[in-house]
Amino acid sequence: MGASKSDSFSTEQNEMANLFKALSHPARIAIVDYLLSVDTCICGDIVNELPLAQPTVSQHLKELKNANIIKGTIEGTAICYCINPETIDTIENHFGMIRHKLKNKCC
Amino acid sequence: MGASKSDSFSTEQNEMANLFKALSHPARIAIVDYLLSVDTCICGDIVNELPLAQPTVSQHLKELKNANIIKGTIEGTAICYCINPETIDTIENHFGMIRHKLKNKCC
DNA sequence: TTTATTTATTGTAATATTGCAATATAAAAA
DNA sequence: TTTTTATATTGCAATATTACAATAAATAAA
Repeated sequence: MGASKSDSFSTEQNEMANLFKALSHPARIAIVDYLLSVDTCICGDIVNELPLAQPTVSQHLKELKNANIIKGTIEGTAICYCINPETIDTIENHFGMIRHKLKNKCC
Repeated sequence: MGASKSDSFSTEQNEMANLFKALSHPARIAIVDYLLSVDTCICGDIVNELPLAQPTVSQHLKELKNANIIKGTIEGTAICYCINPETIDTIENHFGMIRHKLKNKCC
C-alpha cells in the first residue's frame, strides 16, 4: 500500500482534495501570486520569475492547468497564462459552506 | 533532488502551501466534512466514520492538527475534535485577496 | 491491580512528488 | 531552409506521502 484510497471517498471530496493538492506547493502558489500581480495575462515570462529550472516550471504549470486553476492560450511561440476565476469561485464556495456550517457550532 | 525547494519561496507562500497540503487528501477533507456535519465537537468517533485503519486516521488527524485546521482536547480516554475557525479565516482571506486582485484583470 | 478502551508511535512496503539534464516539438525570424 | 526562441516530454535520482500491522502509552472501569 501507499497509494491514496480515493475510491473510498466521494467524488466531491476527491475533487476538493485535488484542487488543494494543486495549490500545495510553494512554487505553484508563487505562480498564482505572479499571475495576480500584473494587470494582464502573462505571455511567456514565468520561467524567469521562478528560482526553478524550465522543465520544473513547465511541470508545475501543467498541474495548475490540469486542476483548472489557470488557463493557457498559445500566442505564437509563447503561451499566455491567466487565473481561471471559475475555479477560484469553486474553492471560495467551499469555504463559504464551511463558514455557514461553523456558525451553528459551539466551538 | 526531489525535495521541495521551500527556501526559495517566501514564508507566506510556504505557509499557504502547507495549509493546502493539509487539505490535499480526500480522507482529510472527509474528516473536516464530518466535523462540520454535527452540531458539537466530536469525541472519539472519527475512526469508525472513515474507511481507513486506526493508525492511518490518527496520522491524518495529526496532519490536520499540525496545520491548525482542527483542535483536539483530551476528554478522558477520548479526544474531542473541532474545526479551528481562525485557520478557516486565514484561507478565506487568501481567496478574498485573490478575488480582489482578479477584479482588476482583463480575463 | 487487572482489564478494557482509546489514541499515538514505530517500522516498513508501496506509491507519488519534486527537480533537472537531455531531448523533443513547434512556431517565428533570418 | 536554417536558426532562434519558447514550451513540453522523457528518464531518472532523491525525497515525501500513504497505509497498516504491531506495539506502546494513557486513562477509565472492574
